[in-house]
Amino acid sequence: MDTTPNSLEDAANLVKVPQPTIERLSAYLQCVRGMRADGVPTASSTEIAQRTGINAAQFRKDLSYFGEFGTPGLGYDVADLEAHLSRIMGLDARHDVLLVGAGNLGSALLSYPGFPERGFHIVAAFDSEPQRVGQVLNGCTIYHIDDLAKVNSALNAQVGVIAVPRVAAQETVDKLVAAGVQAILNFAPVTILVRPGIVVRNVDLTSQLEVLSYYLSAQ
Amino acid sequence: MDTTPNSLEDAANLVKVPQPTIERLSAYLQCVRGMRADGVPTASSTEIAQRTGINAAQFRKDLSYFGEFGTPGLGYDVADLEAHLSRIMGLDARHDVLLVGAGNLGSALLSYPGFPERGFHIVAAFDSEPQRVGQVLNGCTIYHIDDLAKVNSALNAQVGVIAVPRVAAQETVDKLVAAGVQAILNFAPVTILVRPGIVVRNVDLTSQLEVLSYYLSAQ
DNA sequence: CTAAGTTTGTGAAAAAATTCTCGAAGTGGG
DNA sequence: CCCACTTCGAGAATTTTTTCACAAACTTAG
Repeated sequence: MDTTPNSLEDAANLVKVPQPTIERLSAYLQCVRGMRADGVPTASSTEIAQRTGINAAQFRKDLSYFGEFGTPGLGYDVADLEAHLSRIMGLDARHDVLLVGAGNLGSALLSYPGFPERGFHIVAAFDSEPQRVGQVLNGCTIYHIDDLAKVNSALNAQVGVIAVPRVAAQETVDKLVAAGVQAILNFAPVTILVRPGIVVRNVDLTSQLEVLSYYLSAQ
Repeated sequence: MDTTPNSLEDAANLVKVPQPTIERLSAYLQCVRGMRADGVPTASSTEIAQRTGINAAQFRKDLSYFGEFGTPGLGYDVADLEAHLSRIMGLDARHDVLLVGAGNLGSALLSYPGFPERGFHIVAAFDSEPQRVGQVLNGCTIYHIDDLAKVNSALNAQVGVIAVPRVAAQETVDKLVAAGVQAILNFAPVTILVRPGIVVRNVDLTSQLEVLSYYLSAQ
């Protein structure tokens, strides 16, 4: 059934995977997790399309970059598909995360249950405010930002989350990269610069509202 | 100089504006605000491209959907461009926002300075937990979720933000729409369904980390 | 005023992404 | 075992988006 000729990594490297595909994989995974929780044993691409709002052909094409996971006439085994998607996304291993900025947003992220639920563990937090340093929030110690590299030499986290004010964002990026972080999720509303090889995703909360505003005013 | 034949709205409706363009407009606006704050009087498309990391031709093409805002040989007047972009995005008017869910994330959004800074004002918050109802957070009263429609009949907010647990997301959507909300920013990690005409943007924080994870494991 | 140097705005070309279509493969009932 | 039915996987066609390339427009210096 699974006629994948080689490993998933080979398949992914052979042909280029569109960026939009990667973002949708996460949506498929969310959908499939829900189906498994509901006790659904198998699903066709059409059913997954209905649940996610994504075209069924798109779903099959997206999967085809990584191998063959379905059975003609039957569909996809939900548990099997979940395992494959997790593996493709690199979610079969635990991810340790550093958080920089323990203000309102940072604190909220520290107690956000969705992160540990899906395998992302904030193992240390950092701030520049002396009165926050030393506090323990949700089981996580807040260190001074200057100790970032030292603390991470023991932890070896690969992912950093930036929840600092705009003006501090770029220097925070540089410190995270110096501490060995390979991937950064940036909530500060600025374009940040990194050397090639470092992966960055920007989430500007206000920008999301601005896009809504556009569609409101354009009816 | 501004040889726009008709109004901005006409231009935007005549030719279809790509969705990615709308998201970039917000980035241009952010960039131009920064330049004006720095006292930069004019900017060429090349300078804006460098600051945003977006191709210069892309910038000019994006603007061309809405009119002509530059001067050949000189570039763009920064203040002028900021005003035009604000108008295009519908940001020349204040936006009132309803927040549903006053937990960790909701509370953080209530005190997030970036929203009011850019014209988005959370005018009421809602929660289902009795002990939270009646509290005032950051000058904003928390009402019971069942009073949503009643409260908004006075406020008439058009934008809703969902910061409730996954299972409560869809019913929250329905209540917001019933209360007259036209646009929704959803932080709950589920696909929500709305009738045509309602604009939705989903921000799944964990999904962002999952995408980073993919690129980490793919080197 | 002229000429050299910029930079815009846009049609055309190229690239990327999505959707269509259908042969092949599997299921399940009789 | 066979046949009607379902669904996948993937090449081809289509649509969307990005990038190129250049004429037209404006600036500035002399």
